[in-house]
Amino acid sequence: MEKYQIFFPSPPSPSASTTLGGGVAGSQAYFNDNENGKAAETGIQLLDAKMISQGGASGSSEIKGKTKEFKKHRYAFQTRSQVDILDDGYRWRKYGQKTVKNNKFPRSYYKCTHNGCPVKKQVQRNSKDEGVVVTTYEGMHTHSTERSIENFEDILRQMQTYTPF
DNA sequence: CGTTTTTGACCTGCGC
DNA sequence: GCGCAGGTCAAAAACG
Repeated sequence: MEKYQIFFPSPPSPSASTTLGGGVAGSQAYFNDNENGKAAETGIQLLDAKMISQGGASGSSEIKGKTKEFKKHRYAFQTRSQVDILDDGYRWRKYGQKTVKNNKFPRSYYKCTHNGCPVKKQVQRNSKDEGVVVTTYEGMHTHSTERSIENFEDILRQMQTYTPF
């Protein structure tokens, strides 16, 4: 089973610009890739918590006029891999795919299939480097990992330490 | 047969 | 207000 390397960035700075493909430095970790056993390098970028006003997406009018503001922690994984589906131990259901303007590759939207788990994730492939896959996680899992991916949980724990919630 | 993927439509925020 | 860009829904197909 091969492993792919993950480069950790420094703790999120408030002025962290989303420079994809930029120099990421910091600690490192190793992940196991279960699929084809492809070796890949992964850089992690922590996006600072964003204030997102909650609004009803569809016609379901539950919350009207209420400007609920949540601090959503988002962090992006930058993986150098040929496969864009990285098994991180969770089960994801794809619920959308959209092509973004500057990228020739479409962006996929996934959601954790666990009951009541609001974690979303979007996978985007960098058009500049075809081998680079940007996986942006949003939210935090309220349940433990099904699989025994200890490394990943360890890293998640570290990131949760960074983002106050 | 149950679950996931696919895919176009729909909704929303933002800039002009 | 309108149009664009991005995010989500939902129905049907595909998959095991």
